Amino acid sequence: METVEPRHARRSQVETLRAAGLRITGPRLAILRLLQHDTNHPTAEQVFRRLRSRYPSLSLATVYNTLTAFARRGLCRRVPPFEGPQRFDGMLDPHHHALCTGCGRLFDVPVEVYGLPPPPAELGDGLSVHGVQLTFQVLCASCQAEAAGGGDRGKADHTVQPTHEEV
Amino acid sequence: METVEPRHARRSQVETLRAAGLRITGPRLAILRLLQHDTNHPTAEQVFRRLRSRYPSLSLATVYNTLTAFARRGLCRRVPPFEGPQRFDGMLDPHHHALCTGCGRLFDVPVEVYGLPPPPAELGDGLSVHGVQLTFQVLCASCQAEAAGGGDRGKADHTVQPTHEEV
DNA sequence: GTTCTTGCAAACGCTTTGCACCAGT
DNA sequence: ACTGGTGCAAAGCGTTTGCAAGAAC
Repeated sequence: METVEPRHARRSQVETLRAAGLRITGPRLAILRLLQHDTNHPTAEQVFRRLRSRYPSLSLATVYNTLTAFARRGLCRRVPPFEGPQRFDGMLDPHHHALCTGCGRLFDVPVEVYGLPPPPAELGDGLSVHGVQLTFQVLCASCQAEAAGGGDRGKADHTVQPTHEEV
Repeated sequence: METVEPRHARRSQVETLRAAGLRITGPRLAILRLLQHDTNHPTAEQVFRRLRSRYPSLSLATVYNTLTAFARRGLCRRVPPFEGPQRFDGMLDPHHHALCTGCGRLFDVPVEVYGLPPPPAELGDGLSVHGVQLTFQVLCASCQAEAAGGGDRGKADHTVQPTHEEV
């Protein structure tokens, strides 16, 4: 999918980097652009692979360094993995995640689909809240079909007890 | 803290293992017991270290294998880490987690403190929900004190955008 | 007796780091 | 000119795996 990017988009990326106090370099622009367009929550390796063709000199270490720098300054989020490598999310608007326990694919869930009550500022014992992460464990359509047809390969952990309760 | 364990507890552990289709062995009983008593969400390494004194022949690989077997059969939960090693939770009743982004400590949050509306069975695109994980990002009392006094060491990622929205 | 588990060591995957060179400011 | 980023290779950490000996069934 060859996305032609409007000029204003690139301009805003430059400004984003500058505002974060980061120098404007090829790798950073490329990675930032990819993160903003890729809704698949890529791993560092996937970012690397997808940029290597256009950017042959790019190194994996630079991808890691850059993603770490971005996460530290709020240009992207780390998505805590239930297993396997860390994944990165360039979508900064509030949203939840849905992880397919069959194939490992990670989906975005808009807050319109499931609204959370505002979290308390304090949880007791002096725990002050500054963020919330909600992840659904799901089975995606294709994995449901596979489970119904082929049968279980027994890879995944036992279905977790939901964290919720009908209160 | 030398917990003397009532006989019925050990008996129920044996039954738990048997019901899960696992053989009753020393390492498994010890690890299961530790998980049920430790509310600190230990890593595999911590489990290993805490059992090694009483169980000198225990190996780290066995701890990993056992924890994996437990998680697969629902005897414990894996807690997805925002960074660092995987952590394990023997508390199976529904509850949330609160991760201190300063020191990495992980706290349990009872559902009485923050109730979640029941999750939809379907999220759209054929995603069928079978679990939910909610994690608060918090600053614990001691890390708040440290931040107020000492100042930021700049270790952690930028405070994440909360996933919620006042809906 | 058969099957599963253990413990050791080695391999593995993911991520970070040290360092010399180069580019952005 | 100075500071910080890049790319490479190597090290690091956390976890899994192959295998022989032993324990549970």
